[in-house]
Amino acid sequence: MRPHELPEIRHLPLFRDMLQANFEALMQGAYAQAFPAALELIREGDPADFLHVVISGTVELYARWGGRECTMAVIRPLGTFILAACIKDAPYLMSARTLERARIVLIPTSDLRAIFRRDPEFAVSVIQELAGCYRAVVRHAKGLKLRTSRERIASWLAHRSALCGNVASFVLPVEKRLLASYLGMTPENLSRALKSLEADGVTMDGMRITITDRARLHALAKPDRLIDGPDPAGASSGSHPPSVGNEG
Amino acid sequence: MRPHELPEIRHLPLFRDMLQANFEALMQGAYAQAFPAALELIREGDPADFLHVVISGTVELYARWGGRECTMAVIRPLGTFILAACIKDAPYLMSARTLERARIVLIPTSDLRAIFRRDPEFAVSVIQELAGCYRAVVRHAKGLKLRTSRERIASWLAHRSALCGNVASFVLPVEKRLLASYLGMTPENLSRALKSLEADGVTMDGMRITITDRARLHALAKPDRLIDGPDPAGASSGSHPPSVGNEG
DNA sequence: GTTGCCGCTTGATCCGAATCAAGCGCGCTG
DNA sequence: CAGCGCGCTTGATTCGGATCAAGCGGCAAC
Repeated sequence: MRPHELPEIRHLPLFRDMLQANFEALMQGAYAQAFPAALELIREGDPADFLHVVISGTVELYARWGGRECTMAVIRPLGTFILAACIKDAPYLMSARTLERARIVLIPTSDLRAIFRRDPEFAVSVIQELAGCYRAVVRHAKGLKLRTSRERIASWLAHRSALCGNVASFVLPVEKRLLASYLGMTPENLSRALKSLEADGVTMDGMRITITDRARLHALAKPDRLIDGPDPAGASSGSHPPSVGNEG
Repeated sequence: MRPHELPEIRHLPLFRDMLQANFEALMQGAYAQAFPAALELIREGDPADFLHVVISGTVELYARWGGRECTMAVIRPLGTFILAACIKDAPYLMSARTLERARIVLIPTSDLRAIFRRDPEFAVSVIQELAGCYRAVVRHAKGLKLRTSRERIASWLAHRSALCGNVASFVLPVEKRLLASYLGMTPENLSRALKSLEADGVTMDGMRITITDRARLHALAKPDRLIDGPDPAGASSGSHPPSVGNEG
């Protein structure tokens, strides 16, 4: 592991409050590894061997069933994923693949489980992290059940714009087909719906989105903090801006 | 609170490992209350004041947005709900209402948060509980995104039959309109789809479901432990059989 | 017993979104 | 620079599911 990486990890909400000795013990068994783009890191159903920390690059969490596949979340630096499976010592529910070249730190689950049992501060951090992940997925499920495709797109755009500081124009952080999958629709449908949103205050040029009429967009999106977040920035959930969805 | 209730709560996975003194402290501020049917217990968006424990009766967790509404989970005795909101001291993401007369114990969140910080065993139980809830919602979301309505019904029926000990015939534990909402469809569609499942090995008479051809049902449902569960019965998640979905 | 309500079913129709099928444009590779 | 692959768009069509609208049947209140 590189010298600058350790302090970065240490600074994550998940690790920042634990005892130094325990952090060191945890990192003892951990190692960093570089992966090429489009590589499958985790296959759902496999036993949870490692907690993953994304140091650089981007990782997609997705799920498969029958022939179908869908994106569940995108993890960016510095973020962790599949904490819950590690803690329950249960099979991964989601697969993971790199979207681009990525550097990832792998922490053995056995160490993890041993240490949160004897470091109460770390246990509290794990609790906060898990509660945040839980609420993120609940939000995602609410969006899927309560909103139509157009509404999901509109509110995602509104939310994304807010994340960037209420800018009127921004560039999509991921491929459209991935965004479509995350939002629960086909690429074709996303494409059409995006164009149809011109009537609701959004224009598009390639990957660049421009909000021409925020009021009209909001009228359609009806943004709701109980779906779109965020949680009032509490003690948790990291500094990294979640770009597509972060429920790892 | 009644004399027999305290030991029952104490026996829940969430509370069974904590120190007796801390359990008593927690119960000090708690109180039980009886609610009539169809009463709104929690309105989403409100601050999380109490962790709820269902002693008897049934509680529905649901979400609202715009004019619409959908069922997210059903909690039966002895089960807890909205742990995550309590822990994050954040607004509830879901509303809750009684489906029938219910008796519920309310535990102040301030006590809860104070105690898991000083009782490591309790913290571990909270971790296990949250991880379980997280995985339950991930499963639910996977089902919504990867399966069609008919497939969701088929796999719910298969799962339900398995829960009852692989019986061929059982009675629906909830109203059909609620089941429809939980499965992400309209009552009309559930009704039609159920009838159409006759071709796939399921017949229905009122609330009674009979599986006439398990093989054919499974061919449609393609049951998957990564969606339908369960987690290999680990240290968590209680003894109570979740009937519709339990992600509280 | 009668009445009215509510949940369920059934039918007809409409709409949103998936699917199927080309074509386009950009970037990579040879 | 040419060729090709891949992601995106666009169009035509199909299909699943929602919506609208009645009618049925059980159950509770009066």
